[in-house]
Amino acid sequence: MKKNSYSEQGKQEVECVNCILDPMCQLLDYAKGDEDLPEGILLRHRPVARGETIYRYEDPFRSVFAVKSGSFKTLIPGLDGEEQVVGFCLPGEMIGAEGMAEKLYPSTVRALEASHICELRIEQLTGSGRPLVLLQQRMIELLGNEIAFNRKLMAAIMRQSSEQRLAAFLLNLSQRYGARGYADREFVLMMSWTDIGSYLGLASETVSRVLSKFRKAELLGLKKKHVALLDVESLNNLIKGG
Amino acid sequence: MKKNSYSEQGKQEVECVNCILDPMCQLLDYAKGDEDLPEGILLRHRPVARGETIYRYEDPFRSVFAVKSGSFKTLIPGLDGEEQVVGFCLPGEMIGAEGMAEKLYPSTVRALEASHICELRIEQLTGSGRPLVLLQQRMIELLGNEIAFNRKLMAAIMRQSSEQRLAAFLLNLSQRYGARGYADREFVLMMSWTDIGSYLGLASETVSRVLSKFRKAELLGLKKKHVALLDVESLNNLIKGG
DNA sequence: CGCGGGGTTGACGCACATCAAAGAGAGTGG
DNA sequence: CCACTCTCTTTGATGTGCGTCAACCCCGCG
Repeated sequence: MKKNSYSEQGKQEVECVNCILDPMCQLLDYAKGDEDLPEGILLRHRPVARGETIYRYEDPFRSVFAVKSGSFKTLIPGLDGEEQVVGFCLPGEMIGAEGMAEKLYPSTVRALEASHICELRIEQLTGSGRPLVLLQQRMIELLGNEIAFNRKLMAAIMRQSSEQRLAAFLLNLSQRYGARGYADREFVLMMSWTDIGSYLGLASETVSRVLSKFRKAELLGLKKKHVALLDVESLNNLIKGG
Repeated sequence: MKKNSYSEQGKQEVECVNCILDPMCQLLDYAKGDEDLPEGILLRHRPVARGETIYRYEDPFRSVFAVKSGSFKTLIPGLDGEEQVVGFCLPGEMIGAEGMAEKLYPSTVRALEASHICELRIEQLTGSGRPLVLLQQRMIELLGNEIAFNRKLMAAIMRQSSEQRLAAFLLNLSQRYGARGYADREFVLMMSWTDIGSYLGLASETVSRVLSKFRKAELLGLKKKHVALLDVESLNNLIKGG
């Protein structure tokens, strides 16, 4: 499989076959013209500018999105009013499905760079045709995965030192890039250190210090925002050796 | 609505009307005999002993459960081998849906006290009848809610001081008890301080100290494991006041 | 009765937040 | 094209919240 080099990241679109919504797209293509299926619910390739907001906290739910290229951050208004980063979305991943429950989006999603998304309009998934059932099943799986994923990452992060958090974070990104057909040892951190800090519960200064330390220890290469994981073994040991 | 006193907590079953799986139960009752619906998928009122495990990490997925009475903790094996608490389940709440995706349970669930559960066997939700569609929709909503809930709580907990974490934790429990028709100012913390600490990322000694501090400040009454929230206002201010 | 798990309380040290100041780009306007 | 600003990053100095260790108490259970 062709790997996109990190220098193309954000331009090179994820292959459909590597997109998490692909099974849904295929279902929809296949079921085109089915009487139970409303028309025009799948919109491909909408471009999104850097800093643009896909939806805001408490906007009415309309669609689920897939990231085709670029990256996003998910924010919720913290209890003290400040916005807080609760997740990042990479190419091939899904955005917005948590809003389906309450018909309101529970978070804000903002582009970290110029990006592309696919939009799946499913305000009301109320038909009863077979394609819809399969679509729903797929959705259930995706949501279940999301929960399990969040739990793991949170548990990993909560008790750990700053170094362990950063290591876990980087390895997590690596794994996700790899899963979608991108290079898994070299990528660009499009988010600011402050965003990472907010996500991991660290000060941005700490993020900077730890990354520098990793670089000096030659665990990773770091030029501006380009990272190269040099010693995945050691990073893994860092985490395990709690 | 009748409120169960905290002294009965763990014995008094949650009213079905307050159970999160009730919509599903009703659907299943209603659809009884439907040709698309397998028989015997709903098992009511299984008792569970204190310390008993409902399912283990990586067990094959079979069922989704509702807590009818009592309480549970959700664990995942930490990266260092130690088990880590990632959640608690109260009466009326759902257990195990995250396993649906991968057909494996991603966590272990253990009873904190003698409890009762309802079991919903849905190993394969593959029919296409109308009841199944509604069931699936309901499931999607529940999962979406779970994600939003986890994100909020985690975001609240991550950046906060030990006092803020405990306050957020207690208020969260209060809210959840209230939502299910239980008293929301008095309840019993069936889990150990160590469990709470594991969940919140604190040492058990810190949990003890902070709770004592709250008691001295008359924010709450605390006798053994019985808590009474005396000054919800101040607890809320604690959280908001960054 | 003795044992063991859980809770309380105190002393100590370190990891990380906070404050501060300066550099490095990226975008903007003259 | 250069000066200006603004945001992000880096690095150092300082303080403190909470983890860790240790001793002791309480209570339930065999």
